[in-house]
Amino acid sequence: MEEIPRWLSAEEEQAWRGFVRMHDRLRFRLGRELQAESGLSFADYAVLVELTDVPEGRRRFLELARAVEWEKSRTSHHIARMAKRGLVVREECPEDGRGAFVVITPVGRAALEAAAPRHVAAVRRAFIDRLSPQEVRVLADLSRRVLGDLDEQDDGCG
Amino acid sequence: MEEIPRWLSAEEEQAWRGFVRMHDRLRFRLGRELQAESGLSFADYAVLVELTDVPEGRRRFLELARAVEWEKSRTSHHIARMAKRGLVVREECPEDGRGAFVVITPVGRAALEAAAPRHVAAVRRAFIDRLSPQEVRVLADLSRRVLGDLDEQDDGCG
DNA sequence: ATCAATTGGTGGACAAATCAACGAAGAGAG
DNA sequence: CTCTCTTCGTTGATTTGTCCACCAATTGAT
Repeated sequence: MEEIPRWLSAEEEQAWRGFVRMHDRLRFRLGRELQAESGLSFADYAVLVELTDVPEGRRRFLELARAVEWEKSRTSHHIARMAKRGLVVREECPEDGRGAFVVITPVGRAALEAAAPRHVAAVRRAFIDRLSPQEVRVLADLSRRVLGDLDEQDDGCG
Repeated sequence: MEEIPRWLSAEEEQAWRGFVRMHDRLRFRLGRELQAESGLSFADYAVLVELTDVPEGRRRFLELARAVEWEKSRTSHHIARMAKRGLVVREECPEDGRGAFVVITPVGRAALEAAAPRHVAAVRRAFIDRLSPQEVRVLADLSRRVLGDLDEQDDGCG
């Protein structure tokens, strides 16, 4: 029972607020570039990546939702919008009558392939190439660990 | 003129995607806790912090917008909502007829003071205390540098 | 003094995210 | 078989964010 709050030290505060702020800025800038150059949002890009990562570009709905870590409702709305634009299609699932697949279309695949090189270059320019190899390693390690801990806590409380 | 895209190495990719994913997870979890315990959103919290950081809790509108790094339109809408809840008030600016101040109210101050200790504790629990001192240092440094570079680039292109 | 150009801020229309309620199909118990 | 419980996914209402046009005050030029 700790009554007294342990505030953050100056460096801890810089780490936390800097982290959040850096994220917001990068997301803003990279999202804007992506949109301008390829007509895809960050969210579209994430979905297409998850679909191309998998055989035939086809995935069950909730599996996809877990992959991008969105709530099912958000996923449903977003997939509906992407389907309207022809980037993906829904397909029924024979062995489970309530289920659905999401499948990437040739248009979707082409959009992703067109977007990817410039997007990756932008990620390098704004972020990765600004980091030393050691910093990259530290960040990779630390994010893996923190995410793992969050998973555990969620399991414990679910 | 580099024609061939330089893809990310496995570790670079883990650093980038882990970074984004870690941010989203932390934001989700901490935002939810904050909301549940204090009735404040992440955005509310950020505004209140910027206001308490300054004498009399009073700031010019666009100055506040720059501080939280939001577009003026978003700021305007958000402040309007916060004003409706009594967390802040607008005040006219005597020496510039179009200007406005945003001022934190006692209610807003109380809300922030109530929220802060638990929020900071949550930030520690989920993030800061999971990091070694060295990792904190690396993250603080790197975010400062990346943000600085982004500022420069924005200036250059503005 | 007047007239453009800039700055500070608002407001509405639209897009996207969250929340909560729902329906339809499967799974398990009796 | 039928009844309940869970899972899969959709839908509509509400909140939040973005885009863009706009007004009013200020500045600067002549």
